Amino acid sequence: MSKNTSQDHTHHHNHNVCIDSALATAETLCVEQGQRLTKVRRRALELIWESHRPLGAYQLLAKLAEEGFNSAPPTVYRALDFLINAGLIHKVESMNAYLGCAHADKEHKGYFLICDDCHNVMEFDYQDIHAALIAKASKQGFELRAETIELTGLCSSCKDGSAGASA
Amino acid sequence: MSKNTSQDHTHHHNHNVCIDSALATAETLCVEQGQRLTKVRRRALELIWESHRPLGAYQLLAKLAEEGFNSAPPTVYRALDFLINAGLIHKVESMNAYLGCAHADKEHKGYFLICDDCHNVMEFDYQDIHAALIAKASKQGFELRAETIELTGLCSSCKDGSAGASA
DNA sequence: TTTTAGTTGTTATATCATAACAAAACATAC
DNA sequence: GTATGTTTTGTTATGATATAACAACTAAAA
Repeated sequence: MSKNTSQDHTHHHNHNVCIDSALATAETLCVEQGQRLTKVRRRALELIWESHRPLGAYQLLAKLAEEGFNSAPPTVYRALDFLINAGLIHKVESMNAYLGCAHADKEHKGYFLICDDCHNVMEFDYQDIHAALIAKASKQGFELRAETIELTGLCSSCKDGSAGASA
Repeated sequence: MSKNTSQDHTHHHNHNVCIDSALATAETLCVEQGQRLTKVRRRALELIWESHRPLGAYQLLAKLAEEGFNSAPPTVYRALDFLINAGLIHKVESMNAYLGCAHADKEHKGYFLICDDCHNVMEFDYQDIHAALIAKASKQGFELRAETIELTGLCSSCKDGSAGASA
């Protein structure tokens, strides 16, 4: 279908490409780092990648349970912890939900644009802003370690009227 | 004691000034807007302002309960909702906790520096970053409405060794 | 004083997350 | 291949955060 760059998370794209590439990256990274991408972890990652909308821990748990996985909370939180530590997903703090990371292979922070209408979330590139934040922090003598940058509003698709809920 | 500008949230300042000025601003704003700063709401605001560390809803609830206020969760969440809507406090999403706003009288977003060590949080000024974010968002056709900007790390006091927990 | 809107009380429950310990699976060395 | 240690998963329980729904009360307006 349409182009599918890392910035193209619109309503109209071949989402299988996102999933496949995320899974391929995950495999590679885990092998490189001697980490085990077990069944639950792998399936959790796939389920999170089923859309560009963040998935809640208990939504994920329900999906895993349907498929016969153990359905107690620790199962899903362990999988989430693993995936976050491996850099394969991000937690969206303002939603208490989890999102596949499209740049797992690059060291980066998650900066997000969150649509209030369709709830799709896309990561955006941020080097200049990141630099400005570091400068601002250090001007106050503050040593920056982590950043939570989550912007909400209306994505272009939703602004144009097509209230949506696609991948 | 020391100076007390809006940027001076170090360990050494006369915190009563912060509280008094926050309360005075709150009174004024509520009157202007025809809002009622009732007893619980007022006391909740004072308790949140007891430090520059964000306060959890249930911590606040406990303090209110000690003082004879009703001790069911809706009490505190209602007060928090009111204070947030009035612009008198912010929610720190990454901590699920609530912080007094030192600029309630100015239309603004909350951009925070959160110390991992002493847990003090200070708001910082952001006009240039805000502008950059708007530009970045609109380049993607995204219409920005709200921003969650929460930076964690080490504040200057804690970096200098004096692990701390003052107001 | 009646009405109305806003606020608070109360009970119940939804939602998000972790502690603690037992059992199983896996990797490695022998 | 079996003993050993490590990692992962199962299980039970509980902690932490937040809201729904409806009743009672209170202040302000008509």
